[in-house]
Amino acid sequence: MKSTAERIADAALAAFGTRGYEATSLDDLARELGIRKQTILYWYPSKEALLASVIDRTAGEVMVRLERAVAVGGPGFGRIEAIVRAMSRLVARHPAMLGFIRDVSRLGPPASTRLTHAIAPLVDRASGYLAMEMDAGRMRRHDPRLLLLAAYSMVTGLATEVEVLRAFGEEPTLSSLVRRRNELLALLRAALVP
Amino acid sequence: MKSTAERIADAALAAFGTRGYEATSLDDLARELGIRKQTILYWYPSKEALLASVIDRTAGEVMVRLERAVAVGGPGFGRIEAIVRAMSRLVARHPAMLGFIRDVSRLGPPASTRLTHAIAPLVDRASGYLAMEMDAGRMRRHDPRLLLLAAYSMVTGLATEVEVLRAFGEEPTLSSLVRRRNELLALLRAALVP
DNA sequence: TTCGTTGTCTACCACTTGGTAGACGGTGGT
DNA sequence: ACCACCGTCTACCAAGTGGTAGACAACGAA
Repeated sequence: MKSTAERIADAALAAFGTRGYEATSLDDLARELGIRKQTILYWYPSKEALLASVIDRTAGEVMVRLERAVAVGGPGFGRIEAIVRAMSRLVARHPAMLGFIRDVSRLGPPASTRLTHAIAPLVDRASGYLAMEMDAGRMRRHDPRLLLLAAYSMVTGLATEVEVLRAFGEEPTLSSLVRRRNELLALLRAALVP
Repeated sequence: MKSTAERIADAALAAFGTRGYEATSLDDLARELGIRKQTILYWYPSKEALLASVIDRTAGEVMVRLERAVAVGGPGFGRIEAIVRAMSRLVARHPAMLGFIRDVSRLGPPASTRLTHAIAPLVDRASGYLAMEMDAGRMRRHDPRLLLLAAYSMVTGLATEVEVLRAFGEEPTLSSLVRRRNELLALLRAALVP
């Protein structure tokens, strides 16, 4: 049985990720949960505190999954494939999470710094790994950080831009997500494997 | 001398694109412009009408620039390069525009449909062109629509995710934008040119 | 001069927002 | 039996929201 605090945080992630933080009122959130707004404010002293908590949970979740993927995937392109697959699974299980990350990054400090500080070490490790692979000639040379950012953008874009997707004649089903993930991998492989 | 209606639309684009539509109040907008909220409501009967107008202007601007880029760029990868450069210039001149497009696509109908309907024909033409190039063997085979979506995501990501960019140790200056554009082109070339 | 138009303004209004104060019913310990 | 704590609730509140009504000045046409 999930605690009330957890149920609130889950609903908040879904709402913030799809409708946005500012566009989500505590009353809306409470109504979805079948409770009163004051119960939310009992567990989280303010809306900002709720946001901070959701950020921490999200960062934690992303970190755990990425760490695992990095450990599993071997050297070379296999590791990148493992990471993309991990992110794809994350999106399938928590569709709102990447949308939430994007929303947070637009809110600016202090919310955004809270998130970036949590993820920064991972980014450093990843770009270090990419640089190493490029030096060893196992990957084509690119700017590691910009490559990472481009990959991140592609993942979030292919995963979350449902409306744009519709404009492109692509329905947001699960099988379509798998297809998009495979296309993304093919694209990355073509760009990176020498 | 710009008309008041135009000044309002310009300020609205900037505000919607950076802070988001729902997070921007008409009072905020009026304060930035040094006018009263009621003057905005004189030119645009409602906030939604203002949004619709900004969408139309944005769609028009994007269409014009892309049409021109498509006409200029020759066959093969040159045309893609022309398009990416056009979008890059667009971002340099109107930094909020891509953020606004992204925000609109999240608002859902009817706002999002208004935008996608305006841009859909361009998408069709572009994916038709890509399919043709692939058939002719001048580009590696990928799903044209997903390739487009990935490219769009990369452009918007590399251009607008300022906070994420900061986390990646990249300051959002103009010269950095040029560098990011070049990296993006290199990545696309590596992925597409056989 | 007078009058209609145009653009901006002040004065409100009903509603929603995040947040406070405190009542109320459990539940477990003594 | 009593009490202290815990979780949820009702009742409010000040500030802000999009929007309406209408005053007021500037201006060109008659």
